[in-house]
Order: sequence, then structure tokens, then C-alpha cells
Amino acid sequence: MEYNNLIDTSLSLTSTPYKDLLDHMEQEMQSNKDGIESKIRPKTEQVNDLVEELNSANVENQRLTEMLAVMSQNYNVLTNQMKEYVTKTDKTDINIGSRKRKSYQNITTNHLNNCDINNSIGGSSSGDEENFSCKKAKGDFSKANISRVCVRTQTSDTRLIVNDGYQWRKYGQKMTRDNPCPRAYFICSFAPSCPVKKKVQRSNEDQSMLVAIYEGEHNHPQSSNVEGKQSSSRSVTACSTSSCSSKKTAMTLDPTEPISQENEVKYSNKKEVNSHELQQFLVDQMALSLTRDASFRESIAKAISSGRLLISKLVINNTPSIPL
DNA sequence: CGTCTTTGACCAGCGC
DNA sequence: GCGCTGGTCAAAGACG
Repeated sequence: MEYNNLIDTSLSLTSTPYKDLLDHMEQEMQSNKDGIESKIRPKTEQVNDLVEELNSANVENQRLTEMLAVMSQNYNVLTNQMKEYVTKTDKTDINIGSRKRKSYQNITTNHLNNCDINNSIGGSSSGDEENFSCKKAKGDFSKANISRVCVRTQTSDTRLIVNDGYQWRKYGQKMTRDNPCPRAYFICSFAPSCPVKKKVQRSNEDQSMLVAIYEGEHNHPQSSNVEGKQSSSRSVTACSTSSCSSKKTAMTLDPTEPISQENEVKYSNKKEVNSHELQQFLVDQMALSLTRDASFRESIAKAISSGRLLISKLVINNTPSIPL
């Protein structure tokens, strides 16, 4: 009996009214499916676009990483070369100094703190300024307080005068072996008993640079207010450590040595100059090489325009020892 | 006339 | 000892 009922129900479902209902439901489902698909498709396309963009960003990041790795490698190589060069030139200077005036070499060694001349001129192979204050200093070198000052002047100005606030009398001028410019000898004329002497010569490498070597210590106050007497003196633009000649930037100066306010001579310790300048030089070189690289500029522009700069920045920040 | 600069001579140290 | 080089002296000239 129950079986008969089931058969009747099954037959009745395939009868016309129910069949129509089923067809209608199928159509409804199909249309819903189409509607959902049509709505999903743009999202899928967007996701695909994003994935594609992400992939291209990854590729670009990879390329930038490789570039930075190369740059980092070059940076390290340059750093090593620079260190090697500095070491070599220091040794060369000592050797040059030992070629002549043997006694002075010893003196220089013994008074390296005060007289860093021979070494501080770093890189000067001329040997002229290395022997800048050799002979006379020998006798009373232990008393001598030697300092060196670089001053930038007009190249056309042939006068070897450094206005440092003191009054000087020129007592000699000599041509030196390795420098086409003569060397002038000055003695402090403010006080007759003042033992301070000054030697001034143009830098062999940078003719606009005047190198003044001071020997001794003034036993009188600064005469910077005595104007007019030094009619031949003039204000000069002192060189900063970075604007000096690349190799001869090092200069030492006794802190007690007065410097005129108008000159604003800047000076610093050799080691500071070396490390800071070296770093700055390398940074400049890297920045220069980067900005010269058309593909790098293009990549950066692309990254900026597409808003992916943060990604690139992350890559850069993760790159070791790249000063940016 | 006093002061400063110029310049040739002289001296001393150093390497060969 | 000689020659080279750097440092100093001093006479002469320039300048204000």
C-alpha cells in the first residue's frame, strides 16, 4: 500500500504542473548564477590585476635589490681603495720627509700632536710643504708650537698675505723646489720679543689656497684691532674642510692660535677630516652615480607615480651600509 | 723720514 | 767634499 502511494507521488511530480514549476526553478537558478558570475567577474579581474601589479612590483623590487647590492659592493670596494690610498699616501709622506732633513723627521715624529704638518698634508707628493718648517724648527722644536692654516684667496692675487689678526713683517721670500709659487717668511712685528714666525705659500695643487705655517707662540695679546697698519692685508675667505683640495684638506691648528673673526678660518683635526670627508665623498659619489643612472631614475619615477615608493624605500632601508 | 717689501747673498743641514 | 735645498740676513728700493 505504501509503495503504491510513493509511486503515485512520483508520477504526480512528473505531471505537467510540477514539471513547469521545476523548469521555472531551473531557469531561475541559471539566471541567478549568471547574475552572480557577472558580478564576480569584475572583482576577479581586479584581483588578477592586483596580482599582476604585485608581481611586477616584486620583479622591480628584485631588480632594485640587485642594483643596490651592486652599489653596496662598489661602495665597499671604493671604501677599501680609499683606505688603502690614504694609508699609502701617509707612508709616502713619511718617506718623502725622510729623504731630506733627517733630523726633522725625528722631530716631526716626536711632535706629531703639535706638528702634524708632514703627515697632515696627506697626499701631497710634492714634498714642498712637507719640509715647510723643517730647518729652523730643529733647534727649538720642543718649544715650537706649530700649526697650519689653509686660506682661500683669489688666484690672481699674488700677495702671500694671510690676515690673522697679528702684525707681521716679511723678512724673506724664496722659491722652493717643488712649488712654482714662492714661499714668504714673516716674523711677528707687533712685539719685538715675540718669537712667532709664519711661512706662507700657495698650495701646489690648488693655487687659490694659501697655506700658512705658524711657529711658536705669541707672548702678547692679539693685535686684530690694529687696523690700517696691515694695509696690505685683506679679508679672505677661509676654506672649509670640504672645499679644500681633496687630498690636502687636513690641517692642524693650535687651539691657542688666534684666528681673526673676519677670516673665520675653519680648521679641524686630520682624523675628523679624513673620516668625515671620506664618508661625504663616498655619499656624493654614490648619489651622483645613482642620479646618473637613467634606469634607476626611471624606476624611481615609476615607483613614485604608482605609489609604490614605500616598497622601494623598504628595500633600500633593508640594504646594509648604504648611506642615503 | 720711518716703515715695509724685495731680493740677492750667506749659512747650515743633508744626501751622495 | 760637493751640490742641493731651506731658512735667514741685510742692503736697497718703494711707499705713505
